[in-house]
Amino acid sequence: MITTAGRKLIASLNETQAEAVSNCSGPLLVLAGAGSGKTRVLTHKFAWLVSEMGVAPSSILAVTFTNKAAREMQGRVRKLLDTDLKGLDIGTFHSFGLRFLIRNSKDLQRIAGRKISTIIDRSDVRSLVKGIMKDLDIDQKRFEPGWVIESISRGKVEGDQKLLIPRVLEYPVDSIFQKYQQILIRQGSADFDDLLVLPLHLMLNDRELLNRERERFEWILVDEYQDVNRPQYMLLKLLAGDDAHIMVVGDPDQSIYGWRGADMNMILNFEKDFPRSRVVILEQNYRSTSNILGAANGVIRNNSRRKPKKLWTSRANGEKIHVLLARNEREEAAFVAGEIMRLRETGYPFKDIAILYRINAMSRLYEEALLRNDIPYRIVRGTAFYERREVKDVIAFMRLAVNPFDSAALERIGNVPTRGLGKKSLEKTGEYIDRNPSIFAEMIWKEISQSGAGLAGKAKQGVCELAVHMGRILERRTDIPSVIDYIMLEMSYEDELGKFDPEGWRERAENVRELLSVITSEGGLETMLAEIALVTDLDIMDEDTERVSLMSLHAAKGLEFPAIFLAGLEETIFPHYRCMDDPDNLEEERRLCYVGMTRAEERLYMTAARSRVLFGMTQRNGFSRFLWEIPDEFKSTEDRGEEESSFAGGWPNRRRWGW
DNA sequence: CCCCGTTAACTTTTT
DNA sequence: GTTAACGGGG
Repeated sequence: MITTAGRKLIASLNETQAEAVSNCSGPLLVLAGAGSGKTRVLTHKFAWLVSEMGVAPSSILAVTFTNKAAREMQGRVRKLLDTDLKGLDIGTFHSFGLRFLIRNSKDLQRIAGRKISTIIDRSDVRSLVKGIMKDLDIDQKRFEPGWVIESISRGKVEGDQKLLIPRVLEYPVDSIFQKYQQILIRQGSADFDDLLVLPLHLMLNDRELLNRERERFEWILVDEYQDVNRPQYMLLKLLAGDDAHIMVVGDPDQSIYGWRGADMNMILNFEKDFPRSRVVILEQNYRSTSNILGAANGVIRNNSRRKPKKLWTSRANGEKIHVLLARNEREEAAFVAGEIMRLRETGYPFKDIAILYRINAMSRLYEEALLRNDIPYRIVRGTAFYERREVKDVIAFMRLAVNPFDSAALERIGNVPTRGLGKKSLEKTGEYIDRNPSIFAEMIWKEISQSGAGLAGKAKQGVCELAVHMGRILERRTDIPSVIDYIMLEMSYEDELGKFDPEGWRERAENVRELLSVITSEGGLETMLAEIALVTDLDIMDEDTERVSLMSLHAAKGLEFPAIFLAGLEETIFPHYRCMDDPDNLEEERRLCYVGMTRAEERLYMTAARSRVLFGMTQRNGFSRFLWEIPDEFKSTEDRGEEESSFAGGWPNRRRWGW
C-alpha cells in the first residue's frame, strides 16, 4: 500500500527511478549513468524510507564523497520531507569515521590505546614523513617522499584491520611506517586513513560495539559507490550486517580515484557481495544534449573493463562538440576567453561556464587569459581550503593550544611572529613537552610559562610568551570568534601577514575570517579543529556569484554546467604521461575524460595546442587520443594549423627536431 | 641562533 | 614560474 505522500514522491520519477526508490526488499545496486538523476534517487529514497517505511531519519546513514554533496543531499531531503529534521546522518565517509571515533572515544582508548585530538592533512603528513626520512638517513632522491606517503597509505588501507597491522612493507617504507605510526599515536593525531581504519578496528574487536553501531542504522545509503576503497567497503559491509538494508548508487564509468585506492571491483562485484540483491540501471540522461552524450559514449566505448550501458536522452541534438586545435597554448587560452565572451552575449551567464583541466598547474594560463578580458572567475582547488598558509597558521595556533603534543603545529608557528625560538629551541621545547607528566593542555602551558621549558635567555623568554598565549587561547575555547581575534590582534598575526605579504595581507586576513563561516562554532575549539581538516575548498564555493569556474577534472565530479571547456587535450597531459604505460590507468584517464564531457549540458568545447609551454618548457606532444575517439558526427573541428616557423626565434627551449 | 638572499629542483588527480 | 633547501652575513 502506498500513501498519498508516497505516490507524490514517486510521481516525479521515471519508471526505473521509481523502482529504485520503492523497492526496499533487499540490497540494491543502482547503476546510474551520468546525469541520470542519481541524487534524485538518493534523496527520494531517503524520503521514502521515512514516510513509507516508517524509518526514523536518524537511523538512516547516508554517505557521500564530499561535504558539498552531503550538504546538498541534506537540503533536498529536508525539502522533500518538508520538516526541520534534526539528526540527519548525512556526511562523508571520513566525517562518519571521525564522529564514530568521537562517540566511541573510550573504546578507542581501551582497544587501540589511541586518542584523537587532531586530524593531520596531506601537507602535515608530508613534513612528518620528510622529517622521519631525515632522521633515518634515507635519501629523499632515491625514495621520493610522495611515493613513500602513498606506500604508507596503501599499507595501512590494505592491512589487517582486526590486528591493526599494515600489509607487509619493504625497506625503507617499513621503518618509516613504524616511526610514523608511533608519532601519530604519541601526538594524538590521526591521518585520513585512520578515520576509516580505526572504526573498523574497533568494530572487529568488540562485538558489543559492533552491535550497538549496527542498531543505530536501520538503513544505509551510499553515493558514488564506484569510488569506495577497501576499508570503506568493509565498513559498509560490517554496518549493514546480514539483513543488509543498503542501497548503493554509482557508475563504474565514472570511477576516477583508482590511484587513491578506490576499487572498481566493489561495484562490479556488488551482486556477489550482497546476496539476494537487485540491480536497477538508470540509462536515461536528463542533463546533456544528444551530441554531447554521443561524443562521450564514443569515448568511453573504448574501455574494455565496463558494464555495458547505453545512455540515451530525449533532448535535442544541440550544438556539435567544438574541437579546437590551436597553434599554441596562448592561442588556446585566448580562444577560450573569447568564446566565453561570445557565450555571454548569447545568454550564458558566467556562472554557467566552467573550464576544466587535467592538472592544476594549468590553471594559471586560463586565469591570465580571463584576467586580460576582464572576465570574473574563481578557481576551485579540490585541496583543502585550510592549506592556505594563513589559514593553516591560525589553525596551527589553535591546534597547539589544544594539543601541546602536536609537534607539527609547534614547528609551524612556535616562532610566529618571531620570538627568538629557532629550530633547535623548538625541538627542545617539543622534547620538554613530551616529558611533561601532565596530560592537560592548560597545566602544560601554565607550567612552561613559569619554567621556560628548560631553555635560557631569549629563547626562554620566547617560550614563556608562547605558553601564555596558548593559555589565553584555551581560556576562550568555547568562543571561536574571540580566539581568532586574539590570534590576529593580541598575538599580532595580522601584522605578521602584512610583513610577509604587503599586497595581499588584506585578502589573507579575510580568508582567516572566512574560516568562521565554514565551521559550526558550537562544540568549541576541539570539535571544530577535528572537523576543519575535512572541509575543502569545494565545500565553500558559492554558486550564485557571476563567475566562470576553473577546476581540475577530478574536482568537477558531481557538478554540471551548461557550457564546459575541456582544455589541454594533448598526449602526456591528458592522458597524463604517468598513466599511459599501464592499460588500467589509461582506462581511468578515459573515464576521467568521460566524466569531464558529461558535465556539460548544452555546449562542450574541447581544446588542444600543437605546442605548449608548461613548466618552462616547450612541448609538442600531439593531440589527445580521446579527441580522435569522438565520432565525427558529433564534433566539428577547427584546426588553426601549424605555427609559422618565422617566429621560431621566440621559443627559447625549442627542441631542434622531433616533429 | 636568526634572517635573508641565493640557488636548485620540480611539478597528477584528493578525502 | 614556483616552492624548497642551502649558505653566508648579522
